[in-house]
Amino acid sequence: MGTLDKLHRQRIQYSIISTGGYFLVYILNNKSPIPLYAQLYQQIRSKVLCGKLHPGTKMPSSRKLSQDLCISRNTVGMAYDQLHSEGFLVCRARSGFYVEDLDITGLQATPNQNSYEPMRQETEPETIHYDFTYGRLSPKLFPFLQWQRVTNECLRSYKEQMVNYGEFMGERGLRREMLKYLREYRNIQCSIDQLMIAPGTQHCLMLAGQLLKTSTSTIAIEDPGFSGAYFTFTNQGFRVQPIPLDHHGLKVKALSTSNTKAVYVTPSHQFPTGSIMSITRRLRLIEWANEQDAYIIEDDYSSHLRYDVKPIQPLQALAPERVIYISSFSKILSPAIRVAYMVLPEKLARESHRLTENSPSPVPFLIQKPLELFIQQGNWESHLRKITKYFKKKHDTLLQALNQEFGDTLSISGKNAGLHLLLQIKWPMTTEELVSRAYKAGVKIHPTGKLWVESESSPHTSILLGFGGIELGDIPVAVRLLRKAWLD
Amino acid sequence: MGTLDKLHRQRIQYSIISTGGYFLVYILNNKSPIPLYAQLYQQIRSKVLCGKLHPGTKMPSSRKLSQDLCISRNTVGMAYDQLHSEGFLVCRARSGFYVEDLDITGLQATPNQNSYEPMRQETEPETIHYDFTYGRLSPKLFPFLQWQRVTNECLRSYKEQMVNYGEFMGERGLRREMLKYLREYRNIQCSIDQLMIAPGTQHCLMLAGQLLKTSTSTIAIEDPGFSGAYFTFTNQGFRVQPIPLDHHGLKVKALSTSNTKAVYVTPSHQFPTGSIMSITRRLRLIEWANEQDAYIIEDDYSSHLRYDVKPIQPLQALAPERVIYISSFSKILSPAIRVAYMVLPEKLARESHRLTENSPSPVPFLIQKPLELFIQQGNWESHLRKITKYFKKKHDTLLQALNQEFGDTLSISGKNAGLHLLLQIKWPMTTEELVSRAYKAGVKIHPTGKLWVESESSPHTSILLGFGGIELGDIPVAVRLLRKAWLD
DNA sequence: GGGTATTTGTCCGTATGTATG
DNA sequence: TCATACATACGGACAAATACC
Repeated sequence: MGTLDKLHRQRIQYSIISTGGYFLVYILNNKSPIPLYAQLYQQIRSKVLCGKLHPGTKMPSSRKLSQDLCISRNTVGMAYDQLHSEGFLVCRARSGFYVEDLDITGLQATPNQNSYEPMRQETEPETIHYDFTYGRLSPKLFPFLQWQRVTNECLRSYKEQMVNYGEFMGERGLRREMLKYLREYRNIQCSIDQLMIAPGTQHCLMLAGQLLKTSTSTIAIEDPGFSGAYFTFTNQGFRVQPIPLDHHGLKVKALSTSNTKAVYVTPSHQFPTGSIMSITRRLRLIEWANEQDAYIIEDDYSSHLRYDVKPIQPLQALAPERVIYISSFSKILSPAIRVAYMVLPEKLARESHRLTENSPSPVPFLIQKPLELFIQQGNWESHLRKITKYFKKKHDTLLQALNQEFGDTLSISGKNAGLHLLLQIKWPMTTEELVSRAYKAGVKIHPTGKLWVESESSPHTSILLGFGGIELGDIPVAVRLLRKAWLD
Repeated sequence: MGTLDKLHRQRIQYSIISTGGYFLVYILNNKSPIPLYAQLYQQIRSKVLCGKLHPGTKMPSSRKLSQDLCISRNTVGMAYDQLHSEGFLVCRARSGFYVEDLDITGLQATPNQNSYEPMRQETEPETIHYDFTYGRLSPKLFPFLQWQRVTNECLRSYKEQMVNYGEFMGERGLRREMLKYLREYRNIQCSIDQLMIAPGTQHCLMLAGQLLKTSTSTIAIEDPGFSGAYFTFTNQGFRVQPIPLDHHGLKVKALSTSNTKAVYVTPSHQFPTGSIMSITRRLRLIEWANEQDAYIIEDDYSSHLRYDVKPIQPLQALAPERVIYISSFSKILSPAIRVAYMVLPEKLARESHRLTENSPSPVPFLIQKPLELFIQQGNWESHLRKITKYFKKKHDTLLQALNQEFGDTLSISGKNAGLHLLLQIKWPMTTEELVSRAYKAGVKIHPTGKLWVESESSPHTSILLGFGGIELGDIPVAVRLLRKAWLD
């Protein structure tokens, strides 16, 4: 019994303690990021769990153990306290701590033997990847520091709400902040009861589907379009009616001949063609909705990312009673925080309250409140400005690089807005080959095959280039690699 | 002595401290430009000067006061130091601080000149609320510190994943950790592809519904039972078939005569009656499922919270191919982080991959990864033990208090497990009156009206008492208040 | 068996390092 | 850089339990 050795230089202490006939070894390390009391706690716990410390054995007194381990009595006390509060030890006042009689049969040999292993063995790609996948965002653009600050503030100052079910449609405070933003930046007027927070665009679509189920069994979508909408609606049992596009957006005429009471559109920057719905087309779409008593689901996914002129007003601002407006923070802040939102016409809002009042909001408070603080403290506005500027640069650089490398062997659509461009390849090559050739050259791109539903095969092969995730400086190199992979 | 109320929203803490026979109120405001230690210093000083703190009285120790005021010990120490250096307090080494014997007779009644005045007169609740609402959790039980640590680690070390869409069924790392836990503690064996992360139990139920849609149009549920299941299934278009219970759980016989291929049950602690499904009943239920080629949806919401004997194995462990197992972190960690999970039979797992591969997981990475680290570093196990022990104490205290105050004027069901008890009131009084009387007395309870679906009106009025949110020490007082409100 | 010395958990103020703004 | 606030770690003081005379 006693200190075997003290390696003061490394400040590691090995100690052998005899307790109940056994010799037990404790290893404490001053330099470790894990506090001493936690190290001791973990080691005692694992010894109890694997049976090296039998039920009923008396633990050494805090004085004795502290002396043997060359640490403070209170430090031992902290470890004992925690073990006590978790039921590993029982305490007889002024007598000592004893190992609790707990049933460890059934537990595996060494569950969790104080393994603190950061072990981040991410599989690194061998070749440098330039990633044009759509939906990605450059890690440089996420405000890690601010987000850490607001998250910590949330954990510090809203403890009561951290342990309760929140509001059904989303935290009121967050919705208030978003209302201000929507009014100022997107010209959307609505009451707080019309605004709903959800964990993603698809979730919004699903809710929209539930609300429309009573009034229609068919939903029209853009063709080509966002496949997520297609799958969500078909999964809900809707018949999905694809409507063709031209470069002004959805062909409202074709919509009129179909017999449907709801349509899903992406007017601010059509996905994937990138066309921006013209004003006249917008007005005609609204006219159609009014005539048919139908609803328009407006997915404003790339919000006001417009690089040449000022953004057009959303449909919602023109016809608030006809439009279910959907947008999200995925594309501009991060897809990993999972916050989207929808603005409902008053009539549907009332219906949605009935639907959701029985289930809590699926968006964690620990995301909603930090986001509220983030907006409230002005971080969102500055982030938005910064990112718009940066995306414009990337957009311009990509466009220039494509023109330089490819000239008019391909045509580009979807300019001046959003987060992607669509390439029409003018030489004969399948999508698969384009993608796999690019991949071999170290460039990842997103095939658009899944996006077409039933339109006639487009005259040229299309490739979607998302520029949210690639670094600005990498763009010229990546485009050059593409040309080499495809044309050389 | 103790914290009266913490209005975290305004970040103002009112605390009443008893010292030397007086009750003293300290009001601290986090947001004030005046630092915490200065606010405390000013308030103590003014209390000394106006004689509310007599010479010679022992001040509360820095530990005690810091705990009551929910601030750091050092902050209290700083205030004491300043008061010491200015001669208001004397310090007996290793004993405590005492009020100095000053001559204050010359001082007039303007002692409050620099006492801190809360700027906002927030409406104080007149009555103290003791909250028996079901699903609440005491803020003391959430591991704020550890959660902050793992969240910060996530933001520091996983930047790449913070800006990307994650895996469809949930982060692989988290699922791996949970698999280990499920195997060791719940005897559930499954592959990682059978485990799915979702933002809540209801979300799991919805997914289960989607998977079962092809094989059945009716789902049986317990009556009385969890209303969320009822609403979720009916919203999806299922016909919902209520099945009566006895004190062994669901009546499998009644299930056999109904014509359904799916049943939703809460065998570990039936909601709301609290009955624990017996082993024989479990086996018969599985037999039924095998015969009918049906599925059992097992909601193991209160996991292994069992206070008398060892928890029974879940149904999933007995018939992995027949059971959709659902559980969550809501009840034991926090309902605000929104993480639930389900284990699917292999056949349904394959189907679910097809369903979900087109939409990203609705659970934020910033929740999933911290949770993974939390489990990996052993915090989950600690938390589980601590909380089980604490809940047992609360359960025992509540039971004893109820027996003492009410004797046999009410009967109690649902003992020895879970997070609630169900009271059967034997005197004539409606639920509404019981709830409103309790509310007037400052006790909030949860009416169970919504839980019955169509069973014959139960002989007695029922009241559900959830004890997750109420503080242990408040239980006897709250129960006494209930008796006074109901019987006096 | 009753007093006393010792051991025990517990409580006390304090010093140091660190994160935050 | 500096003030604030906090977690960690420390050794001394104390009273209850225990062991020993």
